[in-house]
Amino acid sequence: MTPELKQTSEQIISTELIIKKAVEVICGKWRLIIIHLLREKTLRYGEIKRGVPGISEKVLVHELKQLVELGMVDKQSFGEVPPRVEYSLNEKGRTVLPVIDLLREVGQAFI
Amino acid sequence: MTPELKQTSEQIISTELIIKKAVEVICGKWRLIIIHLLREKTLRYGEIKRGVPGISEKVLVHELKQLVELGMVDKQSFGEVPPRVEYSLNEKGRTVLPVIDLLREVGQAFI
DNA sequence: TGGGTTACCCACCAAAAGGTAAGTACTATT
DNA sequence: AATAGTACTTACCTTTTGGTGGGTAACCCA
Repeated sequence: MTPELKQTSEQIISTELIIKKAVEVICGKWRLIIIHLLREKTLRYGEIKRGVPGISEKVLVHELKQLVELGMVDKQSFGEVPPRVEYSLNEKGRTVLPVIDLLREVGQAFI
Repeated sequence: MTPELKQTSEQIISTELIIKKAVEVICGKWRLIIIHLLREKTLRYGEIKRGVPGISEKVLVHELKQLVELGMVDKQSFGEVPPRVEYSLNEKGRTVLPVIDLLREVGQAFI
């Protein structure tokens, strides 16, 4: 255990809170897949949809809305017809990329 | 991006699979809290229950069963009355500890 | 005039996850 | 005889999560 992760009993509650929050942020069937797709470049709604085969539109819209609300993804609508909406992973969203990379390593053993 | 995480389009599908599996393994409202509690020492059922306030017995039993099934936790029953059952995090279970530590860092920003 | 394009919304449904409250088995203790 | 202690099980319920299949607006092009 690294020194800064040592904890007193007083810290345990907040540790639980933080872990629970983090789990909320990264969980869901598609959440990390979407973030991983956005890691390289800004994508339009339709591009994300095609990049995440199997996801329903309802869920995709909902996930994107949540990611924007959480401050992880920036959304830009161009006032065009047909509509053009672009989503990009911002700085806050990028903080979870190491989690994805670590899960890729850890997850291997569970396949 | 570290070199070993560079990926071709052929690898994308398996990457998705691995991420999905990892999410399955670590998600749920209480899963990581339980693992985190078991990080230091073997605990009896009742100790875990008291260590995770708020969890229902049904869910705790179910979670422990799953952790054993996933090969992350070892269970030992002593043939005593009143019963004594001990749970401990094994090597496979310990592979997710770095995920917890990383989530503690990342999660801070989302509180 | 009518279909194509894009990014959604809506009503409804099914499955999974989680919670509640009660009960069980077996023994020791009062 | 009744109670306490331990590690569960069971039936029932609510909430959350995800899926299905339709609809919409606005403009362009044929």
